[in-house]
Amino acid sequence: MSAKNHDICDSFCPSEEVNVAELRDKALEVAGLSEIFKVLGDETRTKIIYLLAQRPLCVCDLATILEMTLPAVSHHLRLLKALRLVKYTREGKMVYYELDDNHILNLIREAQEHFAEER
Amino acid sequence: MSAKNHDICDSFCPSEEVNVAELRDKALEVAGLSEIFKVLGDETRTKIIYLLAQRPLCVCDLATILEMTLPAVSHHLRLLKALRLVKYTREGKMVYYELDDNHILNLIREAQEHFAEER
DNA sequence: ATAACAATTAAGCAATTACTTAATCGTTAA
DNA sequence: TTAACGATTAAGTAATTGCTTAATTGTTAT
Repeated sequence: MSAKNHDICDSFCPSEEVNVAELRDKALEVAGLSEIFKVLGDETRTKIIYLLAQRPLCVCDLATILEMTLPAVSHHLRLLKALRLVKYTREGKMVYYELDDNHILNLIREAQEHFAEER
Repeated sequence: MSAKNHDICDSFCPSEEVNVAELRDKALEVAGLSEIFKVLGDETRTKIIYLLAQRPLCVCDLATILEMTLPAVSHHLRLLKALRLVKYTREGKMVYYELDDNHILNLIREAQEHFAEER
C-alpha cells in the first residue's frame, strides 16, 4: 500500500487495505451534487418548487401563501432562476413563475417517499 | 374567494382563483423535508455518505481521504449520527462508521442520474 | 499506573445565508 | 406624463454554519 496515512495518524491508519486514492476518486462522483441539495435545504425554496409544480404562480401569490414579504420571495426565486429550476413570464405588472425542471420535483417526491413516514 | 391577499398586495392579488388555504396545506407536505436536503447540501457530508456506502471506514480513514482534520470530520459525523444516517462500532481505539440508511444513498443516486450529465 | 493515540468535545472565529427596509425598475391606466 | 403597483435590487443585519486549535475522553500497550 503506497499511500500510508501519515498525514493524519501518527502511526498507520488502521485500515491498511483501504485504497485512499481510489476512494478519493470515488468521492469526486458526488462532488458537484450538493449544489442541488443546497437549494432544497431551505424549506421556503422546497415549498416554492412544490407549489409551482401545482400551477404557475406570481410572486405575490407565493408571498401570500408563504406569508413572507415580496423581496424575500423574490430573493429565493432569483436563486432558483439562476439554477434554471424555474422560468417566468411577465403578464402586465405580474410575473408568473413555473417549474422549468421536472427532475427537481422528482427528487422531492423521492425524498418524500423515503422519509415521509419515518421518524 | 374568501382569502383575499390584502396582506401583500394593495388591491387584489391577480390570481383570484388561487385557493390560498389549499396551497398552504399543500406546501406543508414538504415542510420537514429540507432537513434531509440540508444534510446533503454540504459537499463533505455527501462525500462521507457516499464513501461509507462503499465500505465501513474509521474517522481517520475519512479524514485522510477527504484531506480534512479529524475534528472537522468528527463534527460532520456527529450530525449524520444524530439524524440516524450512519451508525458506528468501536474497535479498539478506532471507531468505524457505516451507512445506517439506504434511503439517503438512493436519494444521492437519484440526484446523480437527474443532474449528472446536465449543465 | 502511565504513555500513546484515535476520537470527541469545547470555544472561538470567519464566511455564508436569509431576512429586513428603502430605493428603483417596468408596466398599466388615468 | 403622471400615478399606482407588482417585482426587483441594494444595503445592512442577525443568525447559522463549518472550520480552527486546544482540551478531554476512551482504549490499548508498556
